[in-house]
Amino acid sequence: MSDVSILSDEFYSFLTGKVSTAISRRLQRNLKCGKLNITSEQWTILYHLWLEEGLTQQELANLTFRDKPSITRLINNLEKLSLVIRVNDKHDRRSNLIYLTKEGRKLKDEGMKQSAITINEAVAGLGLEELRVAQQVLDKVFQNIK
Amino acid sequence: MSDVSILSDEFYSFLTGKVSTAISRRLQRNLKCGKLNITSEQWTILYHLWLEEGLTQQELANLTFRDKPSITRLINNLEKLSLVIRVNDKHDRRSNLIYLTKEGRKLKDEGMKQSAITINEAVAGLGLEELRVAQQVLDKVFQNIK
DNA sequence: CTTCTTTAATTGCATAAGCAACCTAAATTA
DNA sequence: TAATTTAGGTTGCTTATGCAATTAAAGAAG
Repeated sequence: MSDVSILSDEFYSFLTGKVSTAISRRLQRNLKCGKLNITSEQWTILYHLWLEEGLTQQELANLTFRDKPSITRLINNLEKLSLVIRVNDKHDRRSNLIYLTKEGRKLKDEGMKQSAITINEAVAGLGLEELRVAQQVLDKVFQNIK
Repeated sequence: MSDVSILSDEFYSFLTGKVSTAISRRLQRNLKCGKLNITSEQWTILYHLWLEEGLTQQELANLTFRDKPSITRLINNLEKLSLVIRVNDKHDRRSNLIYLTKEGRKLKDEGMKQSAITINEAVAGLGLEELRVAQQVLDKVFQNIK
C-alpha cells in the first residue's frame, strides 16, 4: 500500500463528512433563501424526479445511495407535503411508482437554481482540471468501498 | 464562473454525501469486525480524545464540524457506554472537559487500526499526487462554503 | 457593584439514517 | 401447480443532526 500518511488525517476528515455536511447545510440555507421549505435530503429525491418521474422507491434508493427504509420515510414526508404521490405499479404490484404533484413540479426551477448556486459557491476559484482529478479520485474511492 | 457543467452532476452527488456515507458505513463495518461496539460518529469523537484528552465540548464541536447539541448527545451516549467522562472545568465552570475512561483508552489501538484499514481500502489504487490534488480541492470547497 | 453581552452547554422538536425483522407479490424450480 | 426463493416496501428500535430557545457562568461596560 502507498504511504498515504502524509495526507490521511485531513483527507479522512474530509471524506468523513466534513465537506458533504458543509454542502448540505449550504444547500439547505440556499433552499430557504429561495423560499423552498424542503430539506436537502428531500431535495435529492425531488432532483431525480424532476429529471424523470415514475421511478420506483428501489430506483430512488440506488440513485441516492440510501437504504429502502430511508426512502420509505422520505417519500412519506414528501407525500405529507403534497409534493409527490405513490402510484402502485399495475404490472408489478410490489412496486410504487413515484410521481410529482403539480406542487412538486412547481418547485423544479427554484430547486435547480438554488442547487446550481450552491455548487458554484462550492467550486469557486477551482479549475476544471483539478475538479476533474478530484472527481476521479472520489469516484475511485466510491468504487473501492461502496 | 467557470463552466463546471461537465462534471457538476456526478461531482455534486459525490459531494452530497455519497462518498462520505460509503466511508462511514465501511468504517462502521470495520469497527464491528474489530469488536468495537461504537458508531462511526462516536469514533470521530474518540479519535480526537485519543490524540488529546480534556477537550471541551465546544472544541470537539469545532474539530468535528458539528453543532453543540450534537456533541452534547454524543457525549451523553459515550458516557452511558462508560467510554468518556465529563469533568467540570474549575477555571471556567461553564465548560466540561472530556476525558477518556480506562475503557475508552483501551479502544484506541483497535479504533486506530480499523480506521487505518478503512482509509487504505478507500484510497487503494490511487497515487499520492492525485490524492493531494483531491485533498486541495476538498479543502478549497470547504473553505468556500463552511 | 450592577447591568449587558457573550459563551458553553442543554433541552425540545422535527427530520433522517442504519439494521433487522416482517409482509406481500413475483419469479424460480421441482 | 405447489413449494421455495427473491425482490419491493414497511415497521420498530436506536442513533444522529439541525435549528431555535433556554439556562448558567464569565467578561465587559457603566
